[in-house]
Amino acid sequence: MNDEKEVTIYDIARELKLSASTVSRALKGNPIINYKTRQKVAECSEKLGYRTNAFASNLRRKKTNTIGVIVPRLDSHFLSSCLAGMEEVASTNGYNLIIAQSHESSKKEAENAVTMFNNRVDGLIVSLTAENNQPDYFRRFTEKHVPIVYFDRIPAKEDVTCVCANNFEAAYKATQHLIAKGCRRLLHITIPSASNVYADRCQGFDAAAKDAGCIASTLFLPALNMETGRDAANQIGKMSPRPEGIFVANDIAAAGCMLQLEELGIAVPNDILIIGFNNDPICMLVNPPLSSVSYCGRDAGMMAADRLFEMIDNYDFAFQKIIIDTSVIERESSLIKQ
Amino acid sequence: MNDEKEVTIYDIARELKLSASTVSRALKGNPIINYKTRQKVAECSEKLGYRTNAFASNLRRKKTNTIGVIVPRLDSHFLSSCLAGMEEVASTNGYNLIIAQSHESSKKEAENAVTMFNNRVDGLIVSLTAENNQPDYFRRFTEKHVPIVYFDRIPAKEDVTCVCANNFEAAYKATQHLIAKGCRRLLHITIPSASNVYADRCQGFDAAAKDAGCIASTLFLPALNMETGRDAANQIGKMSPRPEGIFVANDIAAAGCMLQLEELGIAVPNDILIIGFNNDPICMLVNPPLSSVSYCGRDAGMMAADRLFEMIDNYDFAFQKIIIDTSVIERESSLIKQ
DNA sequence: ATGAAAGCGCTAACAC
DNA sequence: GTGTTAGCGCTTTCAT
Repeated sequence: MNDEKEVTIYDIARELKLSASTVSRALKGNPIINYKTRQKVAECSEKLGYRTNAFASNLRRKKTNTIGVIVPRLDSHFLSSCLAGMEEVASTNGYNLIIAQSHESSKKEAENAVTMFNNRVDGLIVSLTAENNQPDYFRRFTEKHVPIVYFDRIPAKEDVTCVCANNFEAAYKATQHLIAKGCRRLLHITIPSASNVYADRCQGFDAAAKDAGCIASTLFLPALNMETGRDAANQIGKMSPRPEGIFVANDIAAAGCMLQLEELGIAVPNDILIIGFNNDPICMLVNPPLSSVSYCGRDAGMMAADRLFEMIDNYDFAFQKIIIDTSVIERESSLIKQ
Repeated sequence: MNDEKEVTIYDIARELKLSASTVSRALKGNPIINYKTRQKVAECSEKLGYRTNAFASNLRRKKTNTIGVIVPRLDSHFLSSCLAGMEEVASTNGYNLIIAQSHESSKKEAENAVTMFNNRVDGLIVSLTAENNQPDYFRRFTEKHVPIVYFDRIPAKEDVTCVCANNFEAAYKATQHLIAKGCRRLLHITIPSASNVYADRCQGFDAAAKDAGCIASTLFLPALNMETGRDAANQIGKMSPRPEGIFVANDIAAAGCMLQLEELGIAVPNDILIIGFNNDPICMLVNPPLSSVSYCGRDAGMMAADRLFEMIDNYDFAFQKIIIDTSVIERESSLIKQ
C-alpha cells in the first residue's frame, strides 16, 4: 500500500559521506556549515528528490507551524474575508492554516477544539457560535500556553485576547443616523443571542433610542437571512403605527426585508428608512443601495493573525482587546427624510 | 520556553503497569484488548490529562489525515461555498483541511504546492489560477501517488480527476436562452484566459450564436468585478448598434454592468437582456433580479472531497471527470422580449 | 566545521 | 490479551 521509499537526510548523508546532523544543518542554511558543503547538500537533495518530513521535525521541535481556525461557517462574505486576511499573514510567517467550521453548534465547536488540540496547533483563532459565548473547552489551550485570539464573536469573560468591533458603539451610531434623518419610531431586527455581537448591537440601539427619547422596539427572528428578513417585513407590514426607521443586525436580512417591503408596497426610503450591518458587497447591489455599518473582515483577520504571532513569537500572553474601526456608510436606503 | 512535560502513553502504561502497546491499542478502542483494560486506560488518560500526539502517529503511520486545498482566493461566494462542502465531508471522514490561497499567482500556487507536499497531505484539492492551466508543480504529488482532485478551474490535460461544470454547454444554454427571448445581436463579457472556465464559456457562447445565425461579439475585460462590469457598460453605451442580449461570465461583473447601464438610461430588460453565471445570492438582490447559470459550490466541494476520499481509501487512481449540473435560472433581467 | 548518539511519542510485527 | 522491540525522520546537545 505504501509508496516507494522516501528519501531522508540519511540518504543524502550517505551519498555525500557526511553525517545526518551536517545535512540537517546544511538544509536549514545554517552558516556554521561550510558554504561548499551547503551547496553540495542542496544539489544532492535536489538530485535524490528529497523532501523534508514536517512531522519528524514537528515531533522533535514540539512545534508545528500550524495555526487552527474555528469559525461558525465558511460561506459568509464577512468570514471568508477574515480568513483571507489570516491566510495572508500566516503564509507570510511560514505558517499553515487548518480551518474547521462549527456550524453554530457548540458541540461541533468542542470537537473541533479537540482536533486542533491533538494536532498541536501553535495557536488558535476562534469566532464563537451564536449559541454559546462562554465555552469551557478552550481552557486546555490556555493551560498548555497555546495562545488563542478570538475575533468577532468573542467570549463573555474578560481575560482573553480578542479582535472585534465595538458593537455597542457601532449600533449606537447606526441608530443615531436613523434618528438624525428624522425617525422617531425605531425598530431593531436581530436574533436572540448572548453573543457580544448581537447583544451589544441591541444595547447600542436601545441606548441611542433612549438618549434621543425615541420609541424603540426589537423584533427577534430565529435567524438572520433572506427568508427571515422577508418574514420580518411581513410583520412590519402589520404593525400600526409602523416604525419609521429600521436597524437590522446584518445586511442579508436587511436586504430580504427591503425586498419584501417593496412587494408590500412600502417604499424605502420614502416610507421607511433602513440600515444594515457589515457593509457586505450586496449593499451596493440592492435597490435602493443599503446603508450599513462597515467593518472590514480582511483587516480583522489580519489583525487577529498578527496578534497571534506576536503572542507565539514573544511568548507574550497579555490579554488585549483590539477594536476594529466601524463607520456608518450612508446610502440611499436611509437618505431621504431630513 | 517549552511547556510542562506532556503526558504520553508511557506515563499511562507506567501508572497502570501495562505496556505502551496495550495502552496504544486501548486508546484506539481496539476490541482485542480486554474491555476492562480499555476502560481503565480511558480513565487514567483522562486523569493524567493525556492527549494524543498526532505527529508521532503520523510519523509512524506515514499518514496525516490531512488534505490540502489550494484555491485562487477565499473570499468569493462560490469558493467559500465549495470549501464549506469540502470541510463537511473531510470532517465527517476524520480529516483536517489545510487551506491556502494562490491569489491567482502561479508562483504562489507553486509555493503552496511545496508546502502541502512537505506537510505530507494525504490528498490535494485544487482550483487553478486563471493565469496558468498547465502547471507542472503538481507532478510530484502524482509521482508519490498522492491523489489530486481538481475542481472548477481544471488543467488543460486530460489525465486528471476533476469536478466541474460543463462550461461549454452551460454557456450554450445561457446564450440559447437569450436567443429564445428574441436577441439577435449578442455580446459575451469575459476575461482573456486559457482556463477551461472562461475559454469554454466563450466557445459555448460562440457556438450557440453561430448555430442560431446570430451576430456575436466578445468583450474582454482585465478582470471580472463590479468596477470592470461598470466599465463594460460604458463601452456598451457607446456601441452602435447596441447588443440586445449580454452573457457575462460571472454575476458580480454582470451586476456591475447592470447598475451602470441603468445609470446610462439603458433599461434592463427592456433595452437589453442580461444573464450572468454562478447564481450567486446577489442575483436575487439586484434590480431587476439577474438571470444566471446555477452551479452549486457546496455540492461541487462535497463531490470533490468524496472522490478524493475514494481515491485515498481504495488506492484508486482512475482518472475521472465529474460533471456538475448547471441550469439556467430565469429571472427578470432576461424575461421581457418574446 | 563536522560527527555520534540520544530521543521526540507512537505503532506494528512478532512473540508468548 | 498483552508485552517486547524496533524503528518512523529529524534535531540537538555534546564531543572532537
